Amino acid sequence: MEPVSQNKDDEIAEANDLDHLGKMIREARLQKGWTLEEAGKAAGIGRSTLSKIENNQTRPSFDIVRRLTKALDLRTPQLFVQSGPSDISGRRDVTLTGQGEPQDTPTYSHELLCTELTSKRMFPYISTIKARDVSEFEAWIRHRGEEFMYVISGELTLFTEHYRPLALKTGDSVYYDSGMGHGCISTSEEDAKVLWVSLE
Amino acid sequence: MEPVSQNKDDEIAEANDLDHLGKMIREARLQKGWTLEEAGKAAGIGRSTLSKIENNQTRPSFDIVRRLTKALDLRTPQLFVQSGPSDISGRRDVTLTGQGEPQDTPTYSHELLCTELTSKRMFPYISTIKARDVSEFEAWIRHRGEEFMYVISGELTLFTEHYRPLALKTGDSVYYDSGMGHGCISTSEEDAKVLWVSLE
DNA sequence: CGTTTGTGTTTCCTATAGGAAACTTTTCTG
DNA sequence: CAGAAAAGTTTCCTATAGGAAACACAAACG
Repeated sequence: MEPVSQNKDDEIAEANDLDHLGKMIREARLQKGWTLEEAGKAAGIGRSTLSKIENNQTRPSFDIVRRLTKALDLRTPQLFVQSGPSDISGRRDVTLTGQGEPQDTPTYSHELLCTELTSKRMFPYISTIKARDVSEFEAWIRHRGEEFMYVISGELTLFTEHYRPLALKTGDSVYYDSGMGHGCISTSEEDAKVLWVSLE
Repeated sequence: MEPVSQNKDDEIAEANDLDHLGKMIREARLQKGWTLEEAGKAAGIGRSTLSKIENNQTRPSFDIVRRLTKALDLRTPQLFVQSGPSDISGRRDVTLTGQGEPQDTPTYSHELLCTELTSKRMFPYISTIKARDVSEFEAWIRHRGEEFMYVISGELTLFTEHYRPLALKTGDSVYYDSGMGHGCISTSEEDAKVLWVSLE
C-alpha cells in the first residue's frame, strides 16, 4: 500500500520515479517492431497488462518486469534510475596504443591499461605471449574472480582445468572463472597478443 | 495473475526463478545489521511485507523491490540473474571470431560475446561503427556502471559528457563511467571495430 | 459505404500484494 | 527462572495487479 493520497493518479505519479519505465518498455517494444500482443506473448503476460504498464496505469510486479526485460532484451539497470554515482563517477581514463604501464614477469609481459583510474572494478591489460614450445608450460594461474580474454593477434592455446586445451586464433574470445587454473602458450611463429579484462 | 495451479505454494515456487531474491534481500539486510522494522522504514515499507518478501511468500511489486535495493544499497542486476548461483564456478565459454550473437540497432551493430554463460558479471561485445559523418551524432547513451573499450580496428571519435571529444586509433583504450553520457562515431574511411566490456 | 482485421485501450472481476495488528519466538534483563 | 522487550511471523482485510473480454479506432479491403 501507498501513503494516503487524494486520488489515484496523483499517488501513482508521485511515488513513481518510475514514470519512465512504461516509456522505456514501450520504446523497447516498438524497437523490436512488436505489437502488444506479440510482446506480451513473448514475456508471458496479457496485452492489457502490458498496455497498462506502458501507460503507467499500474505498478507492475517485479516478476512481470523481469519477464519483460528478458523478452525485450532490455538492459535492466536503466530501470533502476536511482543513479547512485559509481566510484568513478563522471570520469574516464585513456590509454593510447603501447602507452600502458609495463609489468613483466619471466613468463608473461603485461601492459596494464587505464591505470589512472585506481578505483575502477575491471582490470584490463594486454599480454604478449612469446612464441615458444608446448613443453615450457609450467603452472596454473589461479585467482578469484572472472576473466575475459580476446585474441588481438597471433594464435595460441588456452589451457584451463576441467577442459581440453583450446586452440584460439585472432578474434576469438573466452570468458572463464579465473579461480579455475589457467594459462596459455603461443602456437604461432610470432608472439601472440591478448587483451584480458579481469574482475575480482 | 498466474496460470492456474493446484495450490499457492506450488505456484509461487514454480514461477519463481526468484527464490533467491528473498535470500539476497535478507542477506543484505543482516549485512547492515538492520531489523525488519529498520529496513522497512528505510525503504518505506511495512515489516510484515518485508518478512513475506524475504521468505518468498509473496511476489513483490517492482516498485517495492526498487525501494529495497535503494535502501539496502543492493546491486540490482543480480536480482535479475535467472536461475542458479550467480557465479560461473569452474566454467568457461568460448566465442570464435564472428560467431557472437548479433544484436542490431539502427545506429549500432553489436556482436555479443560468450552469451552461453548467463550468470557472468561482465558483458563483452564487439561493435561495428559505421563510417559516417559527425553531423549524424544523435543522443547520449547512458547506463549505470563502468565500461572499458578497446579499438580493434579503424579510427573513431569518442564523445563523453564533461570531456572534449577524443580521437582514437587502433589499439587505444578507454575506461569510463558509463553513467556519463557517451557515444562514438567512426572517423576512418572504413567501419571501425570496437571491443567493449561492460559492468553494471 | 459497411465489413473485416489488426491494433491499442478500457471495463470488469478475481486473486493477491501489502499494511496493521495479533500472535509467536527469541533475546535481554532482573 | 520469571517477565519484559525486541525480533520475526501470521492473520486479517482492503486496495489493486493482471487476465479476459468488451470496446474503440484505425487502415485495408469488398
